[in-house]
Amino acid sequence: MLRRRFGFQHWWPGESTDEIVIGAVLTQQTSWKNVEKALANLKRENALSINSISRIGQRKLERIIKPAGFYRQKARRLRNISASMIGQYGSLDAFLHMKKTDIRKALLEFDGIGNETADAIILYAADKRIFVIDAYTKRIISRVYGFEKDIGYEELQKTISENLKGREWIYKDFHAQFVRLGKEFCRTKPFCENCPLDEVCKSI
DNA sequence: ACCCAGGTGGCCC
DNA sequence: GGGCCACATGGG
Repeated sequence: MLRRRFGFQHWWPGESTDEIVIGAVLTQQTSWKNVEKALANLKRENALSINSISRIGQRKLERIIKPAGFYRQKARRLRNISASMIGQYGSLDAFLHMKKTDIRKALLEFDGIGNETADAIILYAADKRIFVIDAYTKRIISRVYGFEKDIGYEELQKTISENLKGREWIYKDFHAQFVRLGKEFCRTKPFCENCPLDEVCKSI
């Protein structure tokens, strides 16, 4: 199993790479509380692995992950992703041991995995350095950069990554901080009163 | 009775 | 390349 050396490894509460990948898809536009219920159901059904999901039936999987919302879509996507990982790459482990750029390319070809989910999987499951940009990060960064209009995902990622040079170790911590702070202070608006994020943002 | 959550893909222009 | 929309449950 891949190891993570630095803090916040418990921030993504997966105990296995399978759980992290499955959780990454389930949590799309969904609160983690609901995802936890779905993950608990999977565990109880002995289906919390890419291998099991590649063999489970659509209806059964729908029933199991229902609390996570978008359950028909997510069941279909998880089954396809799992079947492809096993069928084309042999195993999840083999898949995650490829080069970072190859993993990202392969992930983006799956239906149901976009930039953010791909990068979360690369950072937390494959344990390779990449900066994950989610809604919270975008919101906070937009403060620092004076609310730059419509900056694309990969452009924003590149900008941040360049500014992180020499401090790669903070990738996981930084993302976690963004999510925590974003939840607390910047829920809906790019700007808010008395926001204590300025200091944090300056440290980019 | 709203609004939101650790997105993605399809369709339209 | 941007602006909507569907997808669905559970919590505030």
